[in-house]
Amino acid sequence: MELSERKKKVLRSVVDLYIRTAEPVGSKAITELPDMKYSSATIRNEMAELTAMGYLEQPHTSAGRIPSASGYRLYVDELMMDYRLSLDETKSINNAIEEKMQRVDKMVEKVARLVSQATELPAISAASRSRSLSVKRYDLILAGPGSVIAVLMLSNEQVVNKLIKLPLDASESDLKLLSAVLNASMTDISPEHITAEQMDKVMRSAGNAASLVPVIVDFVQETLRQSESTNVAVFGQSRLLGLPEYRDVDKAQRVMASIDEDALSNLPAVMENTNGTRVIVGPENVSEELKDTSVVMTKFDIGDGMQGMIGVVGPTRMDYAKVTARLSYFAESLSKMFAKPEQPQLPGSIEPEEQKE
Amino acid sequence: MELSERKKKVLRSVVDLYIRTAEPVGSKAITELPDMKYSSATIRNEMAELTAMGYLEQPHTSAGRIPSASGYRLYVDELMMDYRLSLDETKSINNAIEEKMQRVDKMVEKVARLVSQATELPAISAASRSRSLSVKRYDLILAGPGSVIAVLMLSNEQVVNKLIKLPLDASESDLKLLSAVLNASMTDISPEHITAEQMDKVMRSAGNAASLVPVIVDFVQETLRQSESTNVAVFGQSRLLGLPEYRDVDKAQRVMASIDEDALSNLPAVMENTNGTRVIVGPENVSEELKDTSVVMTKFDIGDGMQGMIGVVGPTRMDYAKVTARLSYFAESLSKMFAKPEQPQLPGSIEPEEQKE
DNA sequence: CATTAGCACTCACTCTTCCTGAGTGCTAAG
DNA sequence: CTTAGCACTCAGGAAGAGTGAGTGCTAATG
Repeated sequence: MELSERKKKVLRSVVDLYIRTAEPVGSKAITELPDMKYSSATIRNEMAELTAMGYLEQPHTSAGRIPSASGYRLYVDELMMDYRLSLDETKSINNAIEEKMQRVDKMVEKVARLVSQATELPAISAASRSRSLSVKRYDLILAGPGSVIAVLMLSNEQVVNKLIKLPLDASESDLKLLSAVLNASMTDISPEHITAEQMDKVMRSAGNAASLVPVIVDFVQETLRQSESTNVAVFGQSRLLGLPEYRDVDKAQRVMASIDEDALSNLPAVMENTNGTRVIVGPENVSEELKDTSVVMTKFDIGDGMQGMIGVVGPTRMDYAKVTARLSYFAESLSKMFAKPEQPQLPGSIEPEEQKE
Repeated sequence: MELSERKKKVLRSVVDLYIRTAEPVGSKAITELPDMKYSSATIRNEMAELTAMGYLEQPHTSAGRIPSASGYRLYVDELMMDYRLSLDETKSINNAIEEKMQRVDKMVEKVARLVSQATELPAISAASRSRSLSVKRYDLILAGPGSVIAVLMLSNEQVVNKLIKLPLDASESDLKLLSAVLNASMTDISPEHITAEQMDKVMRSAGNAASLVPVIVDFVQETLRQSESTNVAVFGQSRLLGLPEYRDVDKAQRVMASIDEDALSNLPAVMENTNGTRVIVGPENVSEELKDTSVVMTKFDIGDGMQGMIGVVGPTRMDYAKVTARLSYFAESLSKMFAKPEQPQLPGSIEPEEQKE
């Protein structure tokens, strides 16, 4: 059933007020809103109907109303006013990103921190690879007696390396041979598919440097597995405690513990099926502990098949408009930053000016 | 003034009981302890004196006593019974470490998590380099047209790399020349001391690949700066909320925020001047927010001039004996793990069995 | 017929008061 | 020096009363 305009307006007002005050909203409070030309009695009637329809709830008979889960849902989906980020806000987000993102590997933590600061809520940030990787190119460097540096370029242009120390006496040319063999037969396959025979073959062709092969294969598998695994960081949990709904320490603890344990492992999975910014209102959460806690999250591209996620955890009564706006802006800015051409690994360290000469 | 044996015993009992119960300890409770052959009146007299001496405090006239800061200090320094880790405990710590430490770069986070689990308190973990680094060796790999991989071996045997993409047409031999020049003139110096003249000289000798030089120098500086910076992780903050002293949400929030912000930047500094396991009792903390929160921390060696720190934050009434014991054991095990020969970078991935052939 | 004023009713919260009991300090006896 | 005994203190819980924000319903109004 479609709601009348007036009901929508009342519902929106209730949610807005409740978000601000964290107190049940009475009919009088609504009347006092600018742009509300009805008496408290009328509002009471409307509120009674909205309650019957399941959009509002009454903590007890003589209290005001608070939004129910479906009330929030409706609010988020249809009623919420667009929150326009002020210039200041966009600026400070951009500055923060510019300033702090020198290195990608610490990105996750830093983003968590920044998002938490921007939303004044605990933030979760994660990065993971979505498509599978393979090795594109092998190089071996003789770094000293018994010391070899293996350098792998992955299919996403990321480069990783490992120092291998073995009691072996391989020469430069041995290594050249081995890397040629590796490049010929071990590229572009996913590491699980490396068979014993293949390894045998490579080892036979490798001559003096054969003992390196298992170490390298190990390293490859480890690396690919690692970069497929998701990296998660949480920051700003203490902000929860500033909110009235978490004065109940037990609740706060459950939620925080849940963020620590649960979210770290589950959220990335949820992320898979998500696109754009998504709001999970209280009881829509799978996890029992989060039933009265909402989550807003959004994805962004890191480039090279990697995806990032930022999310915020807060009370069902959170300022969805503001939070989603800031989060989306964050995600957008990050995506843009990573899309900057020619900076596959260490954005910020190759500047155009340096290409002089 | 030296305390009588009996006073020491009473003080120890008060601290022990208070640690267990979080309630002010009355004379009767002490009498009921095994091995306590005095009446409550005697104990009361002793407690009155200990209070006068400043080792105990009375929250109000008709309550039992709680240890004062100097009481804790004395306890930690002299009275505390050695806590013997059970075999189970050492085992589970070792298992945890074995299992989870495949990669050093994620070590900090994982350690924080493990320590938090082992102590049931929020844990902080940090790693930083204590002595300064330089580059020991440069290698340049031609990875395609306009694509060069720079591989640096640092003085601590760590290897880092960077993919550089520039519109340049350098040949293998150009790169060989450049790396020779770099190895000849840019090794073993700290990166701040690279002068403009030096760079000029290198660039002049570098021929076609000259445009790479500034990028590489930049990368070097960035890398060395980065690995000097400290990496910190916090885990398990929610555990604080389980403790009765943090039922006061405001206090909990202040402490947690302080851990987030403050500790992250300050603790590494404190670490510098520390050796072994150190206990900071409540008011000894510099930070105002932590005045009634204790910190136990200890350092360990990661090898190659790197140092790690693990610390635990908890109420002044924490089980110092147990916590210090577990923390020390952790630190010891980690030190040992990193001291394993021949595994400078990725412990766990080179196993002796792989050295067959 | 939608809106509003008015009124009786409900009920969470706060404040006050009272009571209980754990714990104390002191004194006097062992 | 140690201990039994006693009067005293005081935090914390329980019970009760008062307050006021908010409700639903009814009847009057434009």
